[in-house]
Amino acid sequence: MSDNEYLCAESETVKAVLEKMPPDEMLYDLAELFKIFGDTTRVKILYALFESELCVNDIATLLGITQTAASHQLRVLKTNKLVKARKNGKMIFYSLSDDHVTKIISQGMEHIEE
Amino acid sequence: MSDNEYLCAESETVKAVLEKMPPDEMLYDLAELFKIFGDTTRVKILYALFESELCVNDIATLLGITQTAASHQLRVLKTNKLVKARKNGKMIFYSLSDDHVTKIISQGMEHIEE
DNA sequence: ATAACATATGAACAGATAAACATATATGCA
DNA sequence: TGCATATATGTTTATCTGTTCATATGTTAT
Repeated sequence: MSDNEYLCAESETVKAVLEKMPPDEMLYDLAELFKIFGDTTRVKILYALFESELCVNDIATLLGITQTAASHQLRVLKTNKLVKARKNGKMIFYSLSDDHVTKIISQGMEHIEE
Repeated sequence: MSDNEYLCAESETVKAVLEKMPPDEMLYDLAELFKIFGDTTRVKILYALFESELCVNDIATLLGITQTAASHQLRVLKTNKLVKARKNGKMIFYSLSDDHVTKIISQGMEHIEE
């Protein structure tokens, strides 16, 4: 049939799947996105922001972490456009940047609750 | 008003958010779930399985990784109930265990495509 | 029984990463 | 201007994680 180097399955299937695979770069970006949700601190922050915008210190207090830790994670979230920041005097209020975040987390929750 | 240790925001807000937060364990599990999607190899495997069930060697070939690497990641996916395995002689065919996987990935993709 | 194939497992190594600590920037107030 | 507050940044460290290599298990055919 063909000159496969292995024999375990039909090359037709492999070929068909290969054609439908999105480009590597897209899959890489997708993994990077999920990686951001893959940390307890960040998930907690996002979940907290479901309810209302919050300043850094509130987030830190809420989660029982240091201000530094909160700031570092907020930076990650902001860099990846999952949260946006609003400045008000000394304080910076963070909020979810769009409802995709909510949807993704909700979908994940559904999978957990079983 | 109250005896906050910090002064940047109203404790009312923090209190309200705190009450609506899911238990820590649930948020931990949620992060653990997303962590699994947060790896290029695993995302590729899952995406490949969108199309059809595949044996280990096919997956390895498809992604251009070693059989060992594929096996290790499939173990992670199986342990976390994201894929299931079907044995057929020498071969083991893996497939998605439920459509939550598809939904979660699709939701992620939507966020990427912007 | 033995050889070839398909997959799994265990250990070791390298790269990634989250938290902690110290410090810097910036804003508001006396 | 000087001081306290709010947040950010840089660096180091400890931990985690994915891959590789070597090897083991299990299956089929001759």
